[in-house]
Amino acid sequence: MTHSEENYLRAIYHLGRDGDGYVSTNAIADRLATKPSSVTDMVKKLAEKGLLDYVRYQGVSLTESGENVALTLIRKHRLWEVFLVEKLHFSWDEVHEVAEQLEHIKSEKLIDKLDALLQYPKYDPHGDPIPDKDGKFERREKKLLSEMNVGEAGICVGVKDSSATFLKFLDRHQIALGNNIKIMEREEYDGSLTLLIEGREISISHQIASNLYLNS
Amino acid sequence: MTHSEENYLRAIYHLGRDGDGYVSTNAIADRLATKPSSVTDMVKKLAEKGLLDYVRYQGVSLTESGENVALTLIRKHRLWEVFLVEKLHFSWDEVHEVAEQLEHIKSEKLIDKLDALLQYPKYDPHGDPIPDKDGKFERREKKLLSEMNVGEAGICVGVKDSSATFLKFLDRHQIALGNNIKIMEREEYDGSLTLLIEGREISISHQIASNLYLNS
DNA sequence: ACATATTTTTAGTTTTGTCTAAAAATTAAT
DNA sequence: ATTAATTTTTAGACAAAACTAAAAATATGT
Ligand SMILES: [Mn+2]
Ligand SMILES: [Mn+2]
Ligand SMILES: [Mn+2]
Ligand SMILES: [Mn+2]
Repeated sequence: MTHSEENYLRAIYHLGRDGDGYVSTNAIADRLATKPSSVTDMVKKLAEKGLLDYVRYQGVSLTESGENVALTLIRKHRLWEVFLVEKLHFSWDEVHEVAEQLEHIKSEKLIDKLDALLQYPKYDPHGDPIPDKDGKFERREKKLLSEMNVGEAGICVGVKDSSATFLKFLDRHQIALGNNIKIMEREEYDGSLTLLIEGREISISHQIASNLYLNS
Repeated sequence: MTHSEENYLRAIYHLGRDGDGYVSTNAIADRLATKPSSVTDMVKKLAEKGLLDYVRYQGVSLTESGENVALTLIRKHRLWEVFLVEKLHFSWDEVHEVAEQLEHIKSEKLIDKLDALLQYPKYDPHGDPIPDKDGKFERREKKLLSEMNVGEAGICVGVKDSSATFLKFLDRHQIALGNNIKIMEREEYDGSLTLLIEGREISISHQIASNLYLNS
């Protein structure tokens, strides 16, 4: 399994999550910043290896073994992100890039030991669940802040957009996972919200609210 | 800098250490388990990039910038080996293989933080020195056990052969870095030695003795 | 339904790193 | 000093992963 093959499988897994299962060539190309023609080539190879089902002009969907590879990669990625934050004191906006490299290291023992060192974390620094050795993970109940009503409250458990820009914005405004958030007001004109976060009152745009998850 | 380029530079650095500086095509090919023709190609490319000097039919030697790349790679390799042993409780015979992968991760911050987490170690699990950020490292005085005289003693500070087979042999015979070793007898017939290691008396072959370093 | 637009695939290159087989240079032996 | 052996380089090929440009299939709009 090459780095590139692994990256394709991970991309397809993520794209399949919020679609009907079949993923298009163009969607994969966009996600991986490559050309559709390159995707066609790679997808043929992965189908050949039994990692995905491919129907010409239609799209691909992971087989069970393809999904296993993807989940293992995601497990490694997220464990490394936890390591970088917890043990090396990286900030949550810096870890993704490095984890993209570390996730490809091949050593089952390494991951098991890392998991133990970190005391078997269930979530990564962005609130995303970490699959266990069998690819199983908690599918935590959560909803977008933008879809909640005035008066409701909850704990911030994840971000939808985990780009460095957005994460740094949250840092600047002292919004972090684990914070208690209550919706005080909704401005009908632009959908912006006034929140009470850990005692502080703060106003955020609809854009921000639609990228924050609270538990439910 | 690709993984492959880095591996060539590291190999050339190590081969240059115990030679006169110029390293032959065949020696590199042996070390990297490739063919001489492949080495010629790669060596031309590295010369092009100013990382080594190459004279046809003669050999190569690293330039200063090539040596810097090699030393950075060695620094990363050895720091990861310390991490694997100290933090993840790998045994010293298991770390090399994984470190060969980890050494290629590109992130200066990662290495600095790792260095700090490990409290700036000066030696790796096999007793080899770890270069600092500027490529400087302590060149510790040491000598092969096989070249010492009866009656002399010292502390075991390194191994010459760091193959898993040899390291496991040392484990089985409870010989470890830091042990106090005194030479009690030398058998003239085969050069084997009787040692006093941390109170225990043990006999080892010449082969073993010529792969153990004591301080001096 | 038919023309147009979009998506996807094919065909043909490129780059990187490897290989084999053969030629050239260097080194060793008689 | 030739000849023979070894080392090193060249020439040509291949697999992986990407690209561009053009063709084919599918989807859309009137
Ligand atoms: Mn990530
Ligand atoms: Mn994450
Ligand atoms: Mn090593
Ligand atoms: Mn080592």
